[in-house]
Amino acid sequence: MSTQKRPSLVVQVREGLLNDLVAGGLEPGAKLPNENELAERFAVSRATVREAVMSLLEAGYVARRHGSGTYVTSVPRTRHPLETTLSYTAMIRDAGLKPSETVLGQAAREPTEQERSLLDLTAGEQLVEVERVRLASRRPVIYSLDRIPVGLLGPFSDHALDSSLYGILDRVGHRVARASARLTPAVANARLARLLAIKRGTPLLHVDQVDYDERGRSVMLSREWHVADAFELIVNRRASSLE
Amino acid sequence: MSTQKRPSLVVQVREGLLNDLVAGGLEPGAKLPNENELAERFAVSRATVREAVMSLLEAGYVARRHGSGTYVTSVPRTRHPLETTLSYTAMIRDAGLKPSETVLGQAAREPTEQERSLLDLTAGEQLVEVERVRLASRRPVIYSLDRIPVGLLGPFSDHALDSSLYGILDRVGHRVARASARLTPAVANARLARLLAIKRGTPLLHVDQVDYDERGRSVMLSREWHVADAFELIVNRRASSLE
DNA sequence: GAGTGGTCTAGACCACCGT
DNA sequence: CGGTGGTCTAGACCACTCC
Repeated sequence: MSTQKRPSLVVQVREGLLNDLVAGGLEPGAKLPNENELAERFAVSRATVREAVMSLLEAGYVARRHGSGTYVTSVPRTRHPLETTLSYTAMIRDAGLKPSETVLGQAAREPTEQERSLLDLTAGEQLVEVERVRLASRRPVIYSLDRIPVGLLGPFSDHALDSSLYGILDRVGHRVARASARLTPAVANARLARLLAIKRGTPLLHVDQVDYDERGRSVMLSREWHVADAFELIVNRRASSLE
Repeated sequence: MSTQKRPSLVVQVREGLLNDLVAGGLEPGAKLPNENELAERFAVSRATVREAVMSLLEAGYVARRHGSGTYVTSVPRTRHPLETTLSYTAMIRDAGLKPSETVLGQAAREPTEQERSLLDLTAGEQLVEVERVRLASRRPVIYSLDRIPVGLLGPFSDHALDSSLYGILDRVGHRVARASARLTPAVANARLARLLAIKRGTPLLHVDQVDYDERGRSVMLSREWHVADAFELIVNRRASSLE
């Protein structure tokens, strides 16, 4: 029995336009039909067309020129850029590799002062720390340390956290919706070198991250060390719209 | 004589709401008035309110809960995150430091095959390469190599490119609107160590970037090496909306 | 069931581009 | 000048949350 929800008109129009771009072979620089024509073609209002085009605009597929038209850009698309993708599984799969992971350890402990503050922990509340290595086609690519407040895990708090942490957080009503990541370079020390099967001194990308659920509440802290050449970390940047 | 354009109603509403959040002392978790009330208060339509709230949503200031309300999040804001900021000058200033730069060299040369392809260069077209060191309060923090097609520079093609390259591109009608950056870790070799006044082997963050103008045309290639602890590189990540 | 945000419409008028 | 995207409205109805 299918519980499919009808996709919104905006989504339908976007998919239709995307199909034109990809399958329809619209070359970079090509001009899209104007908004009224698109509205007519998809049998929706112009506002709906505009919202669909707006999402293509944000994703970099098209560029609008006031008074002139909407054009296909030549920007190469990244399927899973860092700013709109939380899942490394998706990124690894993108690179044509097979994602997997190994849990190295899991333990409850007292938070540090910083962790208590970042996770809004009440006095005495502990957190669960999970230590993992992510692999891409058997090759170690990320070493990570994740910390989640015990109180958030509910029935999972004494389970082995050996499946997707995002999946578990989702199931306990704290689906991760956004995250703030701080990027710094690092080099592998002896331990990281061993865990990631690389040489000591190999450059690594360190990601220090706070994850927030849909309510804007911090639910997980992560520290990750990425091997450089396994899969690409791409950030699509844009000029600020807020100033 | 002032040529100020009236900010759009959407911007006015957003500024008004932002003011409530910051000056008005709305605590994290606080509930905003509903959309009809806001529409009335700002004397605009609900659609306009929604668009204003949407931009706050994207910036992480508030979270919407269908059927419940719109709430202030506790997400700490980064003023200039990587994904919405192209200017390192702004980031350095954010960190309370004084940005400056030194041009080390500038020369026209033939592009490599890859550069020709990325910049859509016609046969025989040269590019100008600018080698710079950016400083934060006199301390070297970024070494960069930027390449721009000679043909784009127009009257500036034989000038010294010693001011903001983005500013120059803007003046010749190719304002940079977006960029795609690839992040990798690196370590300082002898040359980078000397230029950045650090030790050999110091971890660096390498950014390999293509800049696009508003028409979606690639206008500049950059390779940058960032010293880790000078200012923070923050990426605000979110769950993908496109799948 | 009352209240909230989510979707969508039809139409108006404005601002900018290009010929 | 005609054609395009940019802004904005007033209102309708739907979907979800929470009491």
